[in-house]
Amino acid sequence: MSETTPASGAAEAATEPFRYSAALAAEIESRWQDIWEKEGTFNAPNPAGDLADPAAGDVTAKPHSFIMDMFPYPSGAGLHVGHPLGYIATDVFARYQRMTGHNVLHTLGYDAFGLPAEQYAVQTGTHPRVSTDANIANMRQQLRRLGLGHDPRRSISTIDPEYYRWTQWIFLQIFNSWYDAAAGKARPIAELIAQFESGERATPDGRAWAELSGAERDELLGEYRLAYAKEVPVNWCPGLGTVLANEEVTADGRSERGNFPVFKSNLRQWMMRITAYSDRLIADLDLLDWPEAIKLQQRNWIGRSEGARVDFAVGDAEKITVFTTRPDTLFGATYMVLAPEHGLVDSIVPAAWPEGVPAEWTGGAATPAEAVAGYRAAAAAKSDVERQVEAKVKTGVFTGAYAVNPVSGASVPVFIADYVLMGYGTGAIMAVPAHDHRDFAFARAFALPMRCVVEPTDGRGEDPAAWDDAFDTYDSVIVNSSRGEGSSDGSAVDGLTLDGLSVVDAKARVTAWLAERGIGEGTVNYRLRDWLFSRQRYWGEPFPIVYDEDGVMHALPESMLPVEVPEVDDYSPHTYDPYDSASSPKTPLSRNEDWVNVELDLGDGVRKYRRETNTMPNWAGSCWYELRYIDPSNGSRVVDPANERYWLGPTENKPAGGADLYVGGAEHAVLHLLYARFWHKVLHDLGHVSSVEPFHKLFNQGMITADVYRDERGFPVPAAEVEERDGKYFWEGEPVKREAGKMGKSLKNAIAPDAIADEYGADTLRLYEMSMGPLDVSRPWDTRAVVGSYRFLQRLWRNIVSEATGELVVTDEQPDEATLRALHKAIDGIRGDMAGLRFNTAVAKAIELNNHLVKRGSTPRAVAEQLVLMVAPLAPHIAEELWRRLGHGDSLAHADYPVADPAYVVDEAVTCVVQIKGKVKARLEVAPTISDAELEALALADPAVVAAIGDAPVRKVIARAPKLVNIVTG
RNA sequence: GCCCCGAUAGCCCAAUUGGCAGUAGGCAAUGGUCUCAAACACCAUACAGUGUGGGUUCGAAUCCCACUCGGGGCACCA
Repeated sequence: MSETTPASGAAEAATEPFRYSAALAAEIESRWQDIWEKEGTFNAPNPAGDLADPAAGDVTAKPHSFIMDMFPYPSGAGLHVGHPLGYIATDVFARYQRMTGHNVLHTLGYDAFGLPAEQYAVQTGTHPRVSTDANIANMRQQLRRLGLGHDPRRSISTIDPEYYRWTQWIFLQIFNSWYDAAAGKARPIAELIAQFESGERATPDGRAWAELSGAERDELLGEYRLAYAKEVPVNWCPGLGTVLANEEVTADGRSERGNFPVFKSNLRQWMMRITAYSDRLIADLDLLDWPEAIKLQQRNWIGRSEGARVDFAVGDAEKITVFTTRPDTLFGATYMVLAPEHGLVDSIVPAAWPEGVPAEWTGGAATPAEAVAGYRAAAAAKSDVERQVEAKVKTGVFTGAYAVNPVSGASVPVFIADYVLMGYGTGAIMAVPAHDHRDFAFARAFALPMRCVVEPTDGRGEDPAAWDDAFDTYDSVIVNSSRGEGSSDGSAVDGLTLDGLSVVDAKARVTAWLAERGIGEGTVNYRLRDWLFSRQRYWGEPFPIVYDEDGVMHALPESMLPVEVPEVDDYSPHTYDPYDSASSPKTPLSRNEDWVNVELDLGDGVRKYRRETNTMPNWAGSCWYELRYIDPSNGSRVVDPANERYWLGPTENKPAGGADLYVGGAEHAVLHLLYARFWHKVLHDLGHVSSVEPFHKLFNQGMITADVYRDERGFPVPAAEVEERDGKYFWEGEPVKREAGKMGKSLKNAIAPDAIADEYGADTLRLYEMSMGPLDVSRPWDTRAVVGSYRFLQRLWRNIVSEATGELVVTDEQPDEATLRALHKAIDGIRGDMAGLRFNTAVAKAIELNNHLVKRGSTPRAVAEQLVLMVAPLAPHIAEELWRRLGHGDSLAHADYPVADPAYVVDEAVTCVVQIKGKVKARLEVAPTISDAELEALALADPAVVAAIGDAPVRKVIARAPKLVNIVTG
C-alpha cells in the first residue's frame, strides 16, 4: 500500500528536492544557530574587564548601541506568538545596527523572583528554584529557535545569588543615604550623622546626638533614609497574603494580580522615599525619547500640583492647616473638612453641641465626641471597594468646632468626612462649594452656605442657590473678594482686594498677602506616595538587615552579601480568606528559626541578632538589570565605571544617557519604569553611574490579539476547533460568538511559535510578525496569512538557487538600469525604515524588489548579494545560507549593510499631474530636476490642458515641481 | 466624569512633512497554467474614495471644530 500512495511531502521532495520547504528551513536554521553559538557571533566586547576582547581593538572608538527588551518572567505556560514580537523587533534592529558599524549589546535575562514564579511553584508542588530554572531552560529553548542574536554571556537571572547580592548591595546604598533637599541629591547617611554629631544640625528635641539611645537614633535617621521601615497605612491583601504597593492596586481597590480585595491596615513595613525625587522624575522626562502617552502617565501618577498652605485658627490655641490649589477662592471658603483620622480632630471637639446646630449635622449623636467616634468607626469598617461604590453620596459629621476664615473673618464650621483623604496634602481642606464639585455636593447634602467668588461666564448668575453644580473654570475673574481698606494694589494694612483679578493673578496676590502675615505660603504637593518595598513572600530577595537584642537595626556589611534565600519546609505564603480584613501578614522566612537567629560579629564582637524576614518585591531585580547586562560577571563592583560610561553614559544625542533602545509593553508605564528611574538616580547621586536615566529611547510594541470564541454561557471555547460556515461560527455544532481579545491560555486561543516554526520555519514567523503592521499598534493574528511571508522566502530562494539541482542560478550579467533603480530605491527606503523601526514597510520594499527580479526572469549576482544583505536582519538564517552559497566564507552578521547610490534613487523621469481646479486633466513625463517655471510653461502648452481650459481665464497657477501643476480658472 | 490614542478595500496594512488614494506589500476572492486528479507553486483579474457632519485651502486620508465607535490611563488628590 505504501508503495502506491507516497506521502505528498516525499513526492514534492522528489520533484523539487531543493525547494525552500519547512524541512529545509529547519535544517538551515538549526545549523546556523549552532554556528552563531559556537563562534560567539553576537558577543559584544566591553571596554574593560573580563568581557573585554583585545582582538577587537579599541571598542570605545566604535559607536555603541545598547538594545533592550523588557525583562520577562519565565512563565510556566510556555510562549505564544504574541510574546516574541518585541524580541524579534529588537533583534532585527540589533542586526541592522551591527551591519552599520555599531558595537551592539543585546541580550535577554530573566526576572525570576516574585509572585508569578512562586504561585506556579506552589501550584505544581515543586520548589520555586527548581520550577523557575526549568521554565528558564524551556523559554531559552523556545527563543533560541527564533534565531535571536543575543550575547549569551550576559543573560543574567535575578535569582542567581551572584546577581541578587548586588540587588542587596544597592538596597544598602539606598538605606545608607538621605536626600539633601538643599543640594538636590542623595548623600551618604554618614554625612548626616556627622552633622548631628557636630551639632551643625539639631536633633528634634535639642538633645545632643550622643545622648540619644540606639533606638532613638534609629528612629531619627529613619526620617531621613531613602529606605526606611515605618508603621504606615498600607494595602493589605489577605487573599495573596502580602502587602502591595499603590501601583499594584487597581482603582476599584483590588490587587492587580489575582483581583483580590485590598484593605488599609497600619503595619510596620519597608518604604522607599521615591517622593524625594518627584520633581526630578518629572523634569528629566523632557530629556527622554519616550512616547508622549507614557510621559503623560508618569506625570499624572506623580501628580505635581502647585498651590498654597493656609492656616485657619480654631479657638485661641489651635489652627488647621489646609492645602489648596485655589487660594484665589479663599473668600468663598464657607466650611472646612478634616479627614476622619486627622490628628487634630480630638483636640478641637467641644464637650457639647453649640446652640442651633441643625439635626442633620450631628449624625443623631448626643455629643460631638460621640458623633466623631461613630463616624470614624463606620468609615474604618468600609473597604476601599465600598468607599468607591458609595463615593457619589457625600457623608460626614460636624465636629462641633468653628474655625476663622483668615481673609473674610467668617466663622466656618469644621466637619470630618471621608471624601478628604489623610494621605494627600495636609489631610484637611477649606471647602469652596461654589467652585468645587465635591464641596458643592457636600454643601447641598448638609445645607451649608455658598459664596460665589469667581464670576460665572456661562450666564448662570452669581447666586449659587440657583445652580445645579459648582462653577470651576480658571478662565474668569474674581468677584466678592475684598476685606478692609482694600486698595487696588493690596498695600493697605490688612486690606486685600482680589476683585477683578484673573485667577492666576489672584493666586499670586493672596499667597503673598498670607505669607506676609505668616499664615500661609505657596507650596507644591504630589500625588505620588513613598514606595512600599516589603512583601511577605518566600521567593524574593531577603533584606540585608538584622536586629540586635535591643531591637536596634543594623545593615549587614558588604562582605556578608549575598544573604541567600534560606531553605524552609514550607515556602507557600500565609494566605487568608480574601475578605478577612482583620488578618495580618506573616512572613514565610520566619518559619526557619535557624536562619532567623544568627550570631554575627558586626564590629563589636560576636552577638546575637534576628534577621529581617520580609522579602523585596519582584520589582527590585528589574530596577537595575540594565547595569548588570553591561558587566554581568564583575565580582568586585556592581558595574565597572568604564563599561557603564561606554554603554550608558550621556552623549550629545542622549543628554541623560541610558540604553539606546528599550522595547516593551505599555503596561509598565508607571511601575517598573518609575522605580527603575528612581534607583538609577540614587546610584547617579552616589557616584556609581555616570548616566542620569536608565533608558533613553522607549518604544511600546502593540499586542498581538486573536479571535476569541465564546459559547452561549460566555465561556471561551478552543479557537482552533471552531468552524466557519457562511460567516457564522460553530464549535461542536453549537453556534459561538467571535470577538477580539488578548492571546492566551485562559481565552483558549494561544498559538505557539513552535507550531508556526514547524510548519514554515522561524524565518517565516519572524517575517510575518514584522510585516503584520506598525510595531506600536495591536493587530490580530491570522494564521492563514503566514503563508504570504513563506512564499516570499521561497521566491527569494528560487531567484538565487535552483529548486531542481540546488545550483546557484544567479547570473554574471550587469544589471540593467531599471533593476538598478529598483535596487537602490529599495536600499534607500529599507535603510530608512530599519532605522525608524518601520519593519512592515521594510519587508514590503524587499518583496517589491524580489518581485521585480521574478518578473525580470533572472537575477544578476550583484543584485542578489545586496538583496540577501538587506533581508538578513529580518530573516537571518536563510540570508546566511544564501550568502554562503554565493561564495562568502564568513557570517554576514558583521557585513556592511548596502548603501544606496543617489544617482539611482531618483527616477529618470517622473509623472507630473496637471490639475484644473483640482481635477486631473493631463499627465506629463518630466525630469525630476525641472523648475516650477519650466513646469508651468510646459503644462500651459500641453494640448489637453489648452483644450480643457478653453475660453476660461486663468486666474492662478500653482506649480509644485516636479509632481504637480494646478490651474485655477475663473 | 476627566485626560490621552486611534478609525483607509472582505481582512491586516501603504501613501517622502496638505499635492494622482494602492506598479507599497500580504491574506482572502475570482479566472487561468501545471497535474489523471488534488495539494504546493506560478500567472492574471477585480475590489474602497479614507467613521459621520461642518470648516480652512487652488487642493484635505493628512490641518481645525463637533459627534459616533473602539482602545488605554486616572478617578472624592483639594
